[in-house]
Amino acid sequence: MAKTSRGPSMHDVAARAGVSHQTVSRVLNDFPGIRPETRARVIDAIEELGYRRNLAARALVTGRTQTIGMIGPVVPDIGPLSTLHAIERAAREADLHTLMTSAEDTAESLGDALDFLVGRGVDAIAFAAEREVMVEALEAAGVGVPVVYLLSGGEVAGLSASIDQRAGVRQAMGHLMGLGHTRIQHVSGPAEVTEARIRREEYLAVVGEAGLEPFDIVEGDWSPDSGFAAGQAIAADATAVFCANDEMAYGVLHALAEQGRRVPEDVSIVGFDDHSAACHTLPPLTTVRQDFEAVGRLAVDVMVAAVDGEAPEEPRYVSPELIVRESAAPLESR
Amino acid sequence: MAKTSRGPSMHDVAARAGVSHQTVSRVLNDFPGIRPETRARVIDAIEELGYRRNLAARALVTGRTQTIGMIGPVVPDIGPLSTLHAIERAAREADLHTLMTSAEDTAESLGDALDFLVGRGVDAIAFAAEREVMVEALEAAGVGVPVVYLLSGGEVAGLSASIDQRAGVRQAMGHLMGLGHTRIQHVSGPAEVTEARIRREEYLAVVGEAGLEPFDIVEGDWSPDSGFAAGQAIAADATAVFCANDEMAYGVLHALAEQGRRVPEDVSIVGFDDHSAACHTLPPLTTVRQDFEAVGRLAVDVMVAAVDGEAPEEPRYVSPELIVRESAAPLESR
DNA sequence: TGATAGCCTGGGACCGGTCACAGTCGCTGT
DNA sequence: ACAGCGACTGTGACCGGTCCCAGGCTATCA
Repeated sequence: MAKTSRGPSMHDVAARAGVSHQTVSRVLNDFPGIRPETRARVIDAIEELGYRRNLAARALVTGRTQTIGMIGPVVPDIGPLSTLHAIERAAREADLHTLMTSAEDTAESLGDALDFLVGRGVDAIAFAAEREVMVEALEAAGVGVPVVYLLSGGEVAGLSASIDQRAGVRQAMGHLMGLGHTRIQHVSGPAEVTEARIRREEYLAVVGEAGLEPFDIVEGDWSPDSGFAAGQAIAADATAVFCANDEMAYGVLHALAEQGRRVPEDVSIVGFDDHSAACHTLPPLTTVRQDFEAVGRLAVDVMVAAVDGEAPEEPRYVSPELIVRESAAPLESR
Repeated sequence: MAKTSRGPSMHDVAARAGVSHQTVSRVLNDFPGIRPETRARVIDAIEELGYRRNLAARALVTGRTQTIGMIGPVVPDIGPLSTLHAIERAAREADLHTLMTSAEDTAESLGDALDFLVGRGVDAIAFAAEREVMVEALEAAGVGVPVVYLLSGGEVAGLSASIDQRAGVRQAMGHLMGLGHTRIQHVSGPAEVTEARIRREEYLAVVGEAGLEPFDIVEGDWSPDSGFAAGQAIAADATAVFCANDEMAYGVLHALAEQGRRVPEDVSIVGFDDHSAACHTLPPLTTVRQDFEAVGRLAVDVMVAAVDGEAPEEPRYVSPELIVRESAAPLESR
């Protein structure tokens, strides 16, 4: 790539305004004790020249960047993406900037991402790690700045901000059981993904505690397509399905319809996420809402605190909320 | 925020390896003509110290950053987000890094975003501008680096990379007309959004050319909810609906079902996007696929070319593709 | 044996800001 | 009239890299 033509520098502005570069700096940083007239001259010069401060130079000398780094997954799942996007906005509120990069599920790719972020001098990092192995890899890499884990369910060492997954599962399962269901099957996310594992574990815990009938867990990959495949494997005697996310629930709905099983008359379904289309499926999907926006804000709070040295090591949670619609109905004797 | 503790610098590495900082720099940049033994010593020193190059310092002197900036919308729509994410990946392939920020629909917010990006010395900017007014605002701001517009449909001055919206609309409408429909209503996106405007214009053009029956256009905001509202306003004598995106189509499907109108027997529906859940609606949605991944790659190509000075000013398009499923059927006499 | 070339390495200026410090100026008090 | 003080502004070092250029060393050849 060619060299970017350099814009005007602080010295150019200073020359045009007939002051020193230091005075320009003071104006830029809102220092008190500048004669209004001088300030005006400087501002005019900035305007005329279209001057923009070079943040690289600034970061070089100050050693801090007011920037937080974000590492996202390579696949554009709406969940992680929304969370990252929410962080971006929360950061802006706090006058921080964000640097986004993505990493594959390899230590090497993660290393690249970290080099980039740390080399840029980010003050903290938000890591949307789907797979637990990546958390370990990051741990091993030993970066010098605070890292907040986003999708861990709070069940890893270190800083985290996430939805209380287990509570969400209990809301979903509790709703189904409250409707009289005892034969509840689970469509889970990929086994190696932390969130999927936690939801699955909690499902099993509830099944065990309540003495429900055990079913094989069907595993998908979060996509509607995998949900469709899972839907074809739903046991004939299951009366309810708890899906680990809404998008798989869409596929399950489709597969069930093809089998001629009616929802919710024959089978009740509960999803997870409250995806934007969840209220417009046929029938509208009962689900557990995850407030990604809140997680983003929480993550920024945690990062700011950590950078200031007050790092609360206990996990920080956002509570999920059950959204009752029409895809789950009371069990009727059939 | 506290000052980040400074890590080891190139001089520290040089001292430890018993060479000059210059030699360290050469090793880092893969310069030829370093004795293997020397190189090994330097690499060891880097390893031992956990040294990471300070990119701010590097950017300061080189004047280029190998980084492209991205400006996204504040609302996390899957379309723009996917495109931006695709750029991030395409950029990584090309050994570029990405700096993401978002801007609201105000000149001030855009100015902040630009200050950040340009101040960081990005070599080019990808702008996911939903609203045309923002394109003008950016034009007016006059940044010194190439800007590629993503969601413009290629119909703005300057560089762009986008889906050929008009072709997509003609595919959708052509499909419907081929099935015998002449009473086709349109559910559009927000009027001030470029893509929505283009799809709407092209819809009207097709209607005019083919001499179809005119219907009022119902406007939504891309969301399933707005699609639901739009669905309630579908004319009783319309036999087909062309929705400007899939998510609104979900809502329309829902609304139509509530009215007791069957899809596709009574009303045919075509969407736009090929959203991940589109193949699992009831019935599965016929739609126009947008390949965001390809747009991302294209955008990076355009940016690299522009930075190298070969800026092809004509718009670059990715062709959409009609995906035929079951929500649109031949018009039967009723 | 000494000059020349080629390989490898080091020295110093510089990028564009911020920081610490040192002026300059006008006004007051005695 | 002059020291003293506060308000305002300027000077130069420095952050951590890269670039240009100069130098030391070994190998080759006259």
